Amino acid sequence: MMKSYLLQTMKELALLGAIKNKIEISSLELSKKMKSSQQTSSRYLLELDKKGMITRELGIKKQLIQITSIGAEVLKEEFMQYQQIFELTDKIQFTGRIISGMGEGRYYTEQNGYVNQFKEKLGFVPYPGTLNVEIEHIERNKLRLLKNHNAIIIEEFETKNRTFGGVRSFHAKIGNVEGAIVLPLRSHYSNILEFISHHFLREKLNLEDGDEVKVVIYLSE
Amino acid sequence: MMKSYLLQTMKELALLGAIKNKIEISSLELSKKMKSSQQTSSRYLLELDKKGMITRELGIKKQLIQITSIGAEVLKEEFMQYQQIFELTDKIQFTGRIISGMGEGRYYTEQNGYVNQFKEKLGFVPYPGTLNVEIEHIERNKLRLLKNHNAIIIEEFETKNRTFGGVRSFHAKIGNVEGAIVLPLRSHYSNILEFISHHFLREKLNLEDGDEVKVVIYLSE
DNA sequence: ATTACTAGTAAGCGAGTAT
DNA sequence: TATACTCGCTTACTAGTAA
Repeated sequence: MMKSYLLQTMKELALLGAIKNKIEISSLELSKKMKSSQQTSSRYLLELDKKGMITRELGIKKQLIQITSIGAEVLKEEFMQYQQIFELTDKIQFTGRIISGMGEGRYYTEQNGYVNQFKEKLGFVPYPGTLNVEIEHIERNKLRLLKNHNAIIIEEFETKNRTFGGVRSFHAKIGNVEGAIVLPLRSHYSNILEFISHHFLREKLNLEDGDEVKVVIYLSE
Repeated sequence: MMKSYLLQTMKELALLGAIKNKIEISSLELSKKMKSSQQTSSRYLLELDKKGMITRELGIKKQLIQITSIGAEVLKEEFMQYQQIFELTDKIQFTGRIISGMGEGRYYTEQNGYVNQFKEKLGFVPYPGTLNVEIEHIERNKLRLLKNHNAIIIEEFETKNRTFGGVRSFHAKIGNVEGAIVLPLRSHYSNILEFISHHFLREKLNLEDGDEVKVVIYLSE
């Protein structure tokens, strides 16, 4: 993993155009940008060079520095994380593992009261059953983000026997398969995402219990 | 200035949604994200709290953390720098100081051969004279970025007395005043930007020699 | 001017552990 | 379970200076 001060150093170099061009910069000049000493900047550059993040041409006077494609990749990765924070707030990604439910998913997804609404509001008829994804504990925090967004509401309905509660729903994707996650209105936060799809996912994606999957949830319709 | 490891920590918190919500995270969980020890993460959180970057609610179990507006501002600033690197490559910003030229700017900007082209290609008739901005030495590196972009070419022309050389030109802005910078085709890199505008800038912006100005150069037309 | 080594000091780290 | 303290160890820092 990249040391944070080296990342900052590369960022400064990139701001001066070092991704596309060789830039001419002395360790003293860099140190002023970084608010450190000349020696420290010199050390940073040596470290970056050693890691293959930059190339250097040491002339008799100053050095010419350019960020390598490896270095640029690292910066790009960082940029994408900031985009995730400030721009791409229309989707949230979760990492989790497949687990078996208790079979009640199938019972619910076969109720006509739900099926008709899924078809109308989500655009597909679900394969019977839900695919349950247990998300990492720490990612439960991201679930809060879902609470603040307008979900696709599946209304409650009644049969002659009982009442089926309302469900909040979001379009979502596992692997490349489109579907939706369903969050029962009357329930507390859970660390399990219930995913429904027109397809039989365990077969289509060859999934078994314990497999790691990424779930992308779309917040805008 | 923000320590780089604290910035990284805030970024991780932000990725979990800590800008908009309180997130529930233990120092051990954070340490796994940061690839450090529980003790180090605990220390980071204490530092961030002390600096007013985050708020914490310590319950009997885990702590609830939210990034303050000050913290969010710091992250936003960082994001903008990455945008500068990867996205906003259609403009470049320079910082420099006003200096006096040798008066020859006036001579050139009054030549009809130039004036007509400025009017046609840049869209304004320049006030006689150029405003010279000496850029920080380190920023000369950014000038290289100009070289790779298509400039607005002001063609060379002849009068009965002499030949006037071609000029590369870019739309630009100082303060809020639109104008252009002109780069003589036959010259080496210089640390002086020559800015022309329809307005008399020294008066309009109340500029004197030595004043610091920001010049934004637009690379796309 | 530079870069970068050495050496002494300061800051950061994590194991152990108190609370 | 948590958080966060102490403390010994390691890493990072900068002044001085060689090349």
